[in-house]
Amino acid sequence: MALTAIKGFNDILPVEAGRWQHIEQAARRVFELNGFSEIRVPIMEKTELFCRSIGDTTDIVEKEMYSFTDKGENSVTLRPEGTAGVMRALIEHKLYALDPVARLFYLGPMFRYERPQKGRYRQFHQIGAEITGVHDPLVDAQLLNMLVQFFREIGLDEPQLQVNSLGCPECRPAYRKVLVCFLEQRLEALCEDCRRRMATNPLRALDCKVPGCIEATVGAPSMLDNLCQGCADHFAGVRRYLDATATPYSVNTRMVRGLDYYTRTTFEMVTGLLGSQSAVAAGGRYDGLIAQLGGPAIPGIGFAMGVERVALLLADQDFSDHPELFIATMGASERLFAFRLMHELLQTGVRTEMDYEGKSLKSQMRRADKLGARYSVVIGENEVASGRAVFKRMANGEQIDALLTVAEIRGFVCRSGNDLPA
RNA sequence: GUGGCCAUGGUGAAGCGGUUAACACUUACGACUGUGACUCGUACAUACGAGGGUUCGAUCCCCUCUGGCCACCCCA
Repeated sequence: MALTAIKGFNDILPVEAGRWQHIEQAARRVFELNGFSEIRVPIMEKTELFCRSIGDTTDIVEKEMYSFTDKGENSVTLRPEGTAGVMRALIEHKLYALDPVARLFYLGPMFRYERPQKGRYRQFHQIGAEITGVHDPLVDAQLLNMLVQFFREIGLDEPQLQVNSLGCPECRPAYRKVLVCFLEQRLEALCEDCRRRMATNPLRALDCKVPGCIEATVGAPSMLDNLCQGCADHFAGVRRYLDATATPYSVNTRMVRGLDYYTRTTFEMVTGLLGSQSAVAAGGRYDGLIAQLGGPAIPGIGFAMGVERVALLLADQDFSDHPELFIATMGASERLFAFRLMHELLQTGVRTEMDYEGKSLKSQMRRADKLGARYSVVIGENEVASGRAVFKRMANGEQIDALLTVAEIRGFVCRSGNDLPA
């Protein structure tokens, strides 16, 4: 293979693209229904933006960023996630002044230098949504409901919603101390990674997959029991709103997020079908982020979902499109007639195909079948002369005698199930 | 960054020291000279990821490289 794509960078081939469009269209529909507007931000930002938002000591910043120095000696980075850029844009354009409640969604490629794996690639795609300016837990619940609605819309009920609260700068440090104290008493039982995590991010020990660690942390103190009054009330509010809409969810007190900016509510849509990449969508509140980036002290909450992962869950479904009509021709002399008919049908939105290369009738019919055309028609001398033809419904062989006019053809093509433009 | 597994045509794959490199799908054409699907026929890998080595001989054994997959770390 002489020239191939870069490791971890994938082509979305036509067979996949239909699936992707289905996902993107569903997201647009559901998000816009919920009052969100699209925002498009650059895929590259100053490196500093990500260091300051995601956190200097996170894995993403420490080892996964595509960073380089451009010709003007600036350190720039291909975005590893979407929230930072969107918040930068919000602040830069003072969108919060336009409307104190900003509801934004975005979609596009993200880049992380990791070893590729099932559902994980170096260039991957996220669809995300953010709400800024509202503290009330009502918006947490609306955002979650929107996410659940999205999955229902694309026909997936499998990913389950899990929620948790990570507390705030008030209560998290205290909880951290309590947890470290608990873990220190069981140091021997913990794996090497967890011992290392004690210093950096002890909460991760709760998320460890090593059996010994799972056992050792069974009775570990929970963040939820150590929330300050404000955070506890907020989390209770989120649950109350979710319950009010009968939204199915479970509380996972061991859920940990990888980005530093999360506060209070965090959540994931989890599936068991993608190996170790169980999170199909995830997010949380980031009440301190906007101020941290130099903006006003307004709160925010958002999520991102991995398009590749969603597409993987949909992999058994067919989203290909089929022509309504295939026009076969007997000989060269009928092709002009057929071409004009196809053109007229195309002008009115009827998906029509014909043979391009003067193949045999058998070949043309085979092609009509392969393309999944709903109807076929053979145009020969007689048809051209009489202006009538026998249309064949491919699914059952039914014959329909009809005039070779756009109006007549549209008459039965439209009646047979598809919605065509008027 | 670490570990395991794997690399044969457009695809899925058999072959495991000497073969015309099986079979299936796909594709093309035909059997039906104005009709697809089913069936049948014909065609389609100077070639087994790349480079070395062992051998009379290597797709099959060894080494290196490259690539892929999966898992860990971490994450959408």
